[in-house]
Amino acid sequence: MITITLPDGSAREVESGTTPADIAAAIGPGLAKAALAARVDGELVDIGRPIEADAAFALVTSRDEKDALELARHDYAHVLAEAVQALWPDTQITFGPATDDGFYYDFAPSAQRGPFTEDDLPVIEDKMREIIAADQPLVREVWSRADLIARWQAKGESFKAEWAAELPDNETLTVYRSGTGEDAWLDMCRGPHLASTGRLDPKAFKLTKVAGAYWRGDQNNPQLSRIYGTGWLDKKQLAAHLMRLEEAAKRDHRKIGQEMDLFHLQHEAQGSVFWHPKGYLIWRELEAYMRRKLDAAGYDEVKTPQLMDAKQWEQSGHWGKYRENMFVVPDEIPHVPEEGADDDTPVITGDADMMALKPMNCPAHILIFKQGIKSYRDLPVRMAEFGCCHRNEPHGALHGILRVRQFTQDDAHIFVTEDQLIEEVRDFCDLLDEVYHELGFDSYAIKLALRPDARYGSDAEWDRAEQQLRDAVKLAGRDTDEYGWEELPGEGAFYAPKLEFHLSDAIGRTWQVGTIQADTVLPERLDASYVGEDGERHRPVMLHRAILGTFERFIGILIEHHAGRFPLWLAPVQAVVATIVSDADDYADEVVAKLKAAGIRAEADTRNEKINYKVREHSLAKVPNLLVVGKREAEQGTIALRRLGSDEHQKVMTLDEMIATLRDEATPPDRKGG
RNA sequence: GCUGCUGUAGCUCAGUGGUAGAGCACACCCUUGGUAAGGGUGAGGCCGAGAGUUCAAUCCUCUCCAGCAGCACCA
Repeated sequence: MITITLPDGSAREVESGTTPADIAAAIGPGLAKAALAARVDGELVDIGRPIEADAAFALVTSRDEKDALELARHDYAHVLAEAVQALWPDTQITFGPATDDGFYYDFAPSAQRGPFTEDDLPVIEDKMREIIAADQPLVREVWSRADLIARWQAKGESFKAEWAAELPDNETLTVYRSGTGEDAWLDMCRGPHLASTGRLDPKAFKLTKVAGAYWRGDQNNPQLSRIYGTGWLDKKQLAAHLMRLEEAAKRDHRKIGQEMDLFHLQHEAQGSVFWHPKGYLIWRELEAYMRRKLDAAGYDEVKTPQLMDAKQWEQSGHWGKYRENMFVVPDEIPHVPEEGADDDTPVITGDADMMALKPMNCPAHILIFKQGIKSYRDLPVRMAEFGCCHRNEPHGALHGILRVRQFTQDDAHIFVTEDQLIEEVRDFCDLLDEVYHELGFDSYAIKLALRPDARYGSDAEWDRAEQQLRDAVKLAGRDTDEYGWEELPGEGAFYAPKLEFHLSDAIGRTWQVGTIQADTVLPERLDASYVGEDGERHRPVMLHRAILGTFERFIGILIEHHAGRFPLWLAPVQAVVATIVSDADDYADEVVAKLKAAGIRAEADTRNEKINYKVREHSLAKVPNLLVVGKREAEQGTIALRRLGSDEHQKVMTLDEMIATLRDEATPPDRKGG
């Protein structure tokens, strides 16, 4: 007999080998039906898995939504793989986990079959529903490594065989059998799974897309064909999820950017943004705001060259570790043939020295730091630049204005002594926190990206830098779950570990924006030094840091976060004065002039259109304030204020009242109050 | 860069092996209308680029370019 302890603290004596299903049945038939799996000493296990020793025990039902979803999604992936092999037996299976909203499975289709396409999805879905309807039992079996490898090799499953051979020795190798008899379908899987395929809701999943994905996530490995699905406990959850996707699509910054005439992209300058007047207004407001914040925090702003000689990049190390991301330009006057002449001299010979567009601002900032001799009394030096950088990103990486090849960072480098480092990082964390909150973001996560394989600097330097960043976050009190604190091995920059700040937007997606990196490598490579109290030269540590990250990405996130309905201080057009009759046109112009004089961005709409039409159009254009003027208003010197998204009826008020209201709201957050 | 899909008017999208259509937007005319689309007329397209198959290609095939979704990479 063994003792199991239930969540309420009560204990039960049961036979060794009793399964969670047995225990559920003993408690009651309702629970037996509802039980999906169990937690034994915290570990999620199959409902049919025998318990062999004393343990803390809890049944998992659909009320334990997180566990239940995880189980269901894992099962959907399993059923997907079975369906695909039923349809195309030559397809090799690899693996398929649950994701945040569903599941995927990676396949290696036969050469004849080729990768899956979207047209295959409905066919596969039908087969999946058949498997669910057949309510096949899913049974866990423990296999020996040799048997497992032999089985996969016999089936021609080379990926599975490779995987089975490489699983660690201490791992119990398990297989799940779907169905019974000779034609049962097997997959190697850690589990757990639901008791049978019939536990899945055939109406609560949907295959969503196909994509290529590398075997084991490595670009050098063969590419597999991945099928994605979304899976839920019931069809209501699925419908809600599809609704959320639609919502997200409506917020897409590319769509809103076009609708609101903020910017455009075109292939002659792919990856670089054409900012239209309205989009650039947002940029200018944001930049002015950041400049005020940095001024107040003791930063000095600089501006550095766009092009520098390759030798400089060699010395900084970018040429060695970052060159494939750089735009390289020959330092040579291009050849221009005489008009009409038969001249096949190439435009560029390529023999000249190379220059490169800067991918980062850091080397140039060190070069400024190195001008003159710095004393320890000068530190910390906080050097800021709204620096425009170019990075030669792979084409497939480009995405709207969130991932571009030309971007402007709210960059700064802080040169500190070892003693100043931790507090300086702490202060940065505080500044960043303030900025995010003022810009309307309530939550963000902090990650520590540790040393990558391709790096400069000694292990001792990396040890110290990583530990200092850890300590600083702790000092700032942000190494907690609230901030999603975690460490990411191998994700650091080639010269330094970095703290990454990931913003959560209004619909829960996250974006890396801010960063701070503690770098001893570049000061060394570029020979930056200061004279210490002892009269000797010392190396400063260089903190690379950004809060917004880049204006391009940050504005993209702002657009999606606010769905285009910016807070008034950032809204490109803050008010439109719309006339009802043309007799009010002069008055409308007068109102606009007064608004502009009060610093409010306003336009008049005196077109020959009905007021209904104007209201609709400006509402769709997300203009925050519509000031309606007709004969009445023109005579009385008032306006009728209609606020976007407000349920209140319009309010008629005098010009002065209206200006007082708007001016207050249009004040940037750092200028409000005290 | 890799896999799949897509590319027709400024935008959103129909369509056909015999060189094109809608709605919105735009221009002009009528209308001066009180809170989410008033009416009429008109202009606008090398059907992404190149090659091939064909009597004939926007449509079929191939190559390239770009966009989209992933992957890999990343602010």
